[in-house]
Amino acid sequence: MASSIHDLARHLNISIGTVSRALNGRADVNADTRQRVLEAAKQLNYAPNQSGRSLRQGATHSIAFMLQPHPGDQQYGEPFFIPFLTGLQGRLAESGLDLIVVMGAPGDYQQERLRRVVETRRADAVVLAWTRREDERIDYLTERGFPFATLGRSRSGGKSYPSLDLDFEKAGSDAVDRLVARGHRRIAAVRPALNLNFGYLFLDGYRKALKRHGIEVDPGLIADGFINEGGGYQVTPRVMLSKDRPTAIIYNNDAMALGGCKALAEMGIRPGHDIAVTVIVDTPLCRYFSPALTAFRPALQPMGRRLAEMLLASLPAFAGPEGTRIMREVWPLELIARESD
Amino acid sequence: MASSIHDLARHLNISIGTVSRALNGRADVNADTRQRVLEAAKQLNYAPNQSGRSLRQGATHSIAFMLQPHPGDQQYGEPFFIPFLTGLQGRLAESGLDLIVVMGAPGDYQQERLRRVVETRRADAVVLAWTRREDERIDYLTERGFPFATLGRSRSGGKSYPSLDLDFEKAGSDAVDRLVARGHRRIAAVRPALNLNFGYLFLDGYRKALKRHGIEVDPGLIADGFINEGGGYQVTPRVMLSKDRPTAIIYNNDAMALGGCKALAEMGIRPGHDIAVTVIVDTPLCRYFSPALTAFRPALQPMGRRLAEMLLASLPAFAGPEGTRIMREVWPLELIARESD
DNA sequence: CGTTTTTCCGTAAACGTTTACGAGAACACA
DNA sequence: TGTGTTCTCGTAAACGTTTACGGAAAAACG
Repeated sequence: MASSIHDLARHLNISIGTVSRALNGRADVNADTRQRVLEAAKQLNYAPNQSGRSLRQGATHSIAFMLQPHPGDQQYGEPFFIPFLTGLQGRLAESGLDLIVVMGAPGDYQQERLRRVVETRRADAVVLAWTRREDERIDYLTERGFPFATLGRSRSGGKSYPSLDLDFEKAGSDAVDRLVARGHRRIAAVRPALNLNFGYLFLDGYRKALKRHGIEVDPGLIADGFINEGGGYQVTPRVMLSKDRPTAIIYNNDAMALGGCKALAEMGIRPGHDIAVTVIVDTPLCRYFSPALTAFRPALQPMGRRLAEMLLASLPAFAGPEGTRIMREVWPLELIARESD
Repeated sequence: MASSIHDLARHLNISIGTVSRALNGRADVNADTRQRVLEAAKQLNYAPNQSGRSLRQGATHSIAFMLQPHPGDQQYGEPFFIPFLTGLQGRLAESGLDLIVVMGAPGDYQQERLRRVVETRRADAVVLAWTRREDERIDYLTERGFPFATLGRSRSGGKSYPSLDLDFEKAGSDAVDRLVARGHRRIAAVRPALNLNFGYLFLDGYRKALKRHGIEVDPGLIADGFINEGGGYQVTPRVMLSKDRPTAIIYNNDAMALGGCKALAEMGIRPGHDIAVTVIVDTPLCRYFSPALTAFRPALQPMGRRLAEMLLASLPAFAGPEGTRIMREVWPLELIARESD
C-alpha cells in the first residue's frame, strides 16, 4: 500500500542504496540524482518506514514520557504537565525527535509499563516525573543503562542522570517567612503521603524556616494525606483540631489545598480571613478558586525545554562538548500573592 | 546489549523459529519446550524488539492520539482530555495495544504531524479530537484509507469512520430551556471562532430552543471568539453592550467562560446575581470558580473506553461480527446546577 | 510390520531500511 | 600515456522478528 524505498528506486531506475543516501543527505551522491530522488519522494509521497529505520539503526528517534493520572479524582487529571510537555516536545522536535506520551492506568505503579517501553525498545530514552525519594524506576533504568532524565530529584541512581527540579525547599521556606512576617506563628504543613521527593524537600524548607524564626516545630501541625482532593479534605481537620489551632496552612499540592478548603468551609473557617492558606505549585485552579489562592508558580514550559536539552546532551548521538554531559538544575518558584493569606 | 531471540535460542539450544512460536502461543510446539522457553525468557528478561516485530508484521500495535495545546493561555492546557485518555488507554491495553500521545506545538495545525505519523507508520490507527466542521485531517485519512476514529463529528469523510460525540445540540437547547424557565428571554451565546464542529451544534440547539419558546434570535447576542480566556474576555463586552442587554450568557467553552466572567466583573456585573452564566462542557475550573459555574458535564472516561471499542471493531485484526463495524454515537451531557445562574 | 497421521522442530525468506565495501568512470597530474 | 585521485553508484549484508514450508520422529492404525 504505502510506497517503499524500492518503489522509489524502481521508479527512478536507480538502486535503493543511492535513494537512501540521497534522502539522508550523504555526500557521495550526485547533485542531480539527489534532486530527482527528492522530487520523486515528494511526488509519491514517500516517507521511510519507521520500523525498518529503527530496526536497522537501533534507534527509534522518539522519547517517551510516562504519564499517569492519580487515582481518585477522575475529573481532574494533570493540567500541570501539559505546559511542561509542550516545552519538552518543542525542543525535541528541533532535534528531529518525537515525543510519545505513554499513558498508564491510574493508580497502578509505573514500573511495569516502564519495563515494557524499555525492553521492547519503543523509545531511545524516557522522561520520568513524580520522582520518589527512593525510586524503583530510577534504579531500574540506571542498572539497565537506559538513558533517561527526570523532572524532580531522587536519592536513587546517584548523580548519573540529568534532572531538573523545582526548589521546593526554598518555596517552603519562603512561604513560612512570608507568613511569619504577617504575624503567624502557628503554621501547619500538609503534604502528600507517598514518598514523593518534593514532599520531603518542602518539609525541610518549612522546618528550617521555622527554626530560623525561633518557632518550635509542632508535629501535630504536620500531616500527610492522599495527593488529591480527598486527601486534603480528610487531613485538614486533623491539623485544625490540634490543641493550639494553627492560623495558617501551607499545602504542598493544589488538589489537596482545594479539598482542604472544603473542609475548612465546613468548619466555618474562611481562608483569607480566619486562616491563611498558601499552596506550593500553583495551577489554574488556584487562580480561579475563591478566594484566589496564594501560590508558588513554576515556569513549566521553559522547564520542559530545558530538560529536553539536558537529556539531549546526555545522549551520545546528540552529545555536545564532553563537559556538558550530566546536568542537574533546580529552578525557583515564583510567589503569586493572591487573596487566601 | 538487550537480549534478542537469538540469544534465547542459543541459550536453549533450539532454533529461533521454535522460540518465536513458543512465545507467541502457537499450537505446534511441545509443552515442555514452551515451558523452558518461557522460563528462559523471564530469566534473561527478554522482550521482543518492537521494531523487528512491527517490520515483519506490518503493524505497530499502537494507537496514536493527536494532542495539541491551544495557543494562548500556556498555563492552562487540556485537563479535559486526561480522563478521556485514561478510558481510551484502559480499553486499548486490554487488547494489547499501546496508546501513544503525539504532542504538537501549540497553534500549528495538526495536518503535518498527522502525515508524519501516518506515512512513517508509527501507529496502526489514530484518534482525532477537536473535529472541525470540514476537517482536512479526516479527508486525508479517509482518502489514504488509514484507520481512525474521532472524538466529535464532522461533515468530512461521510460516515465511513467510528465517531463518538457529545450532544451539544441538546445541551444548547437544555441550557436555553432552563434559562427560559427561570424567566430569561434575552439570552446570549458565546462560542469558539474556529470552525470547530461542536460550536455549530451548540448554536443549532440554542436557536431551535429559542424559536420553540417564541423568542426571536438576535444576532447581536451571538459572538465568536478565540477558544481561550482572552477570547471570552474580549467578546463578552460585545454582547453586553447590545442595545437590549442580555440577562443570561451561555458559553460554549470553560476557558471562554472564565475570561468572560473577568470581563463581567470589570463591568460590575455579578454572575449569579446580575446575570446568569451557563457553560457547556464542565471542567474542574467551573466547579471551583466563584461563583461556581452551572455547567454541562460529559462522562469522559467512559467515552474514552467506548471510543476505543468502536475503533477496535473497525480494525480488521480485532473486528467483531460484521454488523458492528462502523458506529457513531452521541452521548448526553449532564447538567450540573451550581451558583452562576 | 507397513502405512498413515500427528507432533514437533529447523530452515529460510521476508518485512524496509541503512551502510560498509568495492568498482567503474571521470578527472587531474606528471 | 600512465598513474593516482575523486565522484558516483550498485551490491549485499545486517537489524530482530514472524511464518510458510518441509521433514524427521513418534504415534496411531490396520
